[in-house]
Amino acid sequence: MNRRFSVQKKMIKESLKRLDHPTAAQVYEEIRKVYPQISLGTVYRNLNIMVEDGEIMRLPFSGAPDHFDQNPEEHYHIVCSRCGRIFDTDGIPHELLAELDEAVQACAGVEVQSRILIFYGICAACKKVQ
Amino acid sequence: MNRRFSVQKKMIKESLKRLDHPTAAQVYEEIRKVYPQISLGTVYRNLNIMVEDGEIMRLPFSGAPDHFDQNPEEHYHIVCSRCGRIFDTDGIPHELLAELDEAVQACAGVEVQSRILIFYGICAACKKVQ
DNA sequence: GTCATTGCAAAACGTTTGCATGAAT
DNA sequence: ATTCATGCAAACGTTTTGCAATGAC
Repeated sequence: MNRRFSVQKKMIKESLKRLDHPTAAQVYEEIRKVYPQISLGTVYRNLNIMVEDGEIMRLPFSGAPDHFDQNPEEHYHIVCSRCGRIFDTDGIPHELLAELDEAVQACAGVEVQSRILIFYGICAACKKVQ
Repeated sequence: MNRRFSVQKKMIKESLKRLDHPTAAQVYEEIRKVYPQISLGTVYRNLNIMVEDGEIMRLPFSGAPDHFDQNPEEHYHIVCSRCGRIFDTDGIPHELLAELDEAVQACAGVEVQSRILIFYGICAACKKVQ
């Protein structure tokens, strides 16, 4: 299963960097403007491959479509519960996460390997509008 | 929109206590054994109502169906990445969560109102089997 | 030439909804 | 009598998949 080059995949990766935590559909719509023959299936297939290969990160949400993050490094997110915008929270102290993992292990007796942490709040822009 | 009694809802709530963090489909299958005419739509409708009323908790997962927790109190979960079993992590110190919220706010400039924290690891039983 | 990747359309999946019937108040 | 809840089936939105054609190596 050797990976081969494809323009589509390249465009998807570039789109991911340009857009801010987009969904597959948003990537699809963006690329369609300049490359109308691309298919949504191709977008999904490539996003899955890139997640699998550790090139990008998937941000799953309840009910809503997944979003994708061009930054695969471990970091977490806070979502504005009013406008839905997603903000990065890189810079959470590592010791704090380690403490949290320890607390979880103490509660449940299972060693933490990874985590999905999604925070919700109202962003500055939405707060201003009231 | 006054809520009325229904046997179905009662059965769903009891099933939720008996089963361990089940999905809607699992609740449906369990009830069907003793009450075959129940419909999946009714199960979903009632689960949504109970979540809305703060009687139970919804546990959303990426791609997979939602699970439901009969305990509506704030607590989090660790999922066995091998067998999928869900363990409660009640007892995470409140100060630790407060520290985490603070760190998130410091990173992203958004005040945390709520959070979805899902941890992954391999449970004791699965570790034994290798 | 081999076989990974594409576009397309259909299917799969979890979930919600419209509607006529039935049950709770 | 009112109107909320049910069962059923159809619809929904997201994602995956089967397949023949195309393109990378």
